Amino acid sequence: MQKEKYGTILVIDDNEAILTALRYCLSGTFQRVLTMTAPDNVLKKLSQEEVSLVLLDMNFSLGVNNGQDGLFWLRAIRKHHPELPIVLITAYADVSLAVRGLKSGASDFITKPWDNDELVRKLKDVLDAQNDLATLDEVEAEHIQRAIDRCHGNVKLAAEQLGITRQTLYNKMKKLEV
Amino acid sequence: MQKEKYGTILVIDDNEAILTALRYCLSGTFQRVLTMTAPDNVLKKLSQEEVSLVLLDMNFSLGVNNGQDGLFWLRAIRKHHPELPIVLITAYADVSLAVRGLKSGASDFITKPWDNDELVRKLKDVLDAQNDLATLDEVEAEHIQRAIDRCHGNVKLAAEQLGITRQTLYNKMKKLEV
DNA sequence: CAAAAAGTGTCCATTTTTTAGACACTATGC
DNA sequence: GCATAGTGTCTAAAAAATGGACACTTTTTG
Repeated sequence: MQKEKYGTILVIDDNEAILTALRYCLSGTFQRVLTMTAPDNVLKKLSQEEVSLVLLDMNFSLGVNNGQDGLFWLRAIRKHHPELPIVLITAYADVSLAVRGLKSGASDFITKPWDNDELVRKLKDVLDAQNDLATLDEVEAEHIQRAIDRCHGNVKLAAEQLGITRQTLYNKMKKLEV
Repeated sequence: MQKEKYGTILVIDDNEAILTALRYCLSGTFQRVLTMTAPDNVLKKLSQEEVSLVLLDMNFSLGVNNGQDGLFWLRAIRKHHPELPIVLITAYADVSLAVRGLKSGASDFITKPWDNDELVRKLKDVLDAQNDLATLDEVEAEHIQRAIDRCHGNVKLAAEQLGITRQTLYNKMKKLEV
């Protein structure tokens, strides 16, 4: 099952001119480019359409440009679609906003004006990066490693925090080669 | 086991004046404030000392201020101490650098000049945030959610990718209320 | 310092979960 | 319309997790 093009992208920006520019710029890379001028109905849209990536502008409330709206919708989308990658885009190169966006689960943070080639490359990177899903055992092993690391090797404490018995943790450590 | 102060912080910055300022600013919050003027021996240092947080400057190569050095050391430290939180600090409010830093696992990104109170608050947040560790069931549930989401509800495929049988996935979904 | 407390590593028997395989049924595609 | 793929549910057998126990070592602390 080879992929030729990068599925459907949903672009949300309140500026029609920007949407037009992005539609043009992205149509070469994505099978479909959906656009919305307001994020209000994005959850409905996402339940109807099969979207593989969202490009979300950060500023919608007129005159309020601190990105609160964008952060709100980012979190709302992620809550219902934790696997859907979301790339943020904003006119204001605000480090603090970028940090909060990424901490809230955004895949990347782009500033306007953007370079078309770079934008496409970054979007491709995001989709390429999310390709393989870890096995349950791998996630388990990783988390166990974390727990033991954090408990400075105290197996009993680690087991408690993991919500399993000490013996089970021994078993898993052996089986998962942690 | 109550914590009164926030353990040991290791500050790495090539500017002695900044180290002095930070030592003063952080000594009220941390039990110990260790400092280094170059990151070259940081891994040795970390194997000798029990550090709970690293504050890492991004620019060390004279005249080269793109943060490559900082990113390199960030990744080097995280590779050997995946549980150790690292906060980046830089004189250049560079969004792209912040994005790469966070993607490489930094806990936060601070720009100079900093506000002492805000710095301390952010460092505390980082340490507070990493306090409670998710149980194995929680991580499992989260990852299962991810898998099913990514497989667009195809249970059989999700189970395969998770490395478990379809029936087990049904069991877990019921038990974990996914 | 020595007693108390906490942690280790390894048993056990019992309960729970996972497994492979099967089943009738329902979408989906060619 | 026939084939393929997925669903939801069921077995019996295999595997893993559980609470409890044990002798022993390390850490804390009065």
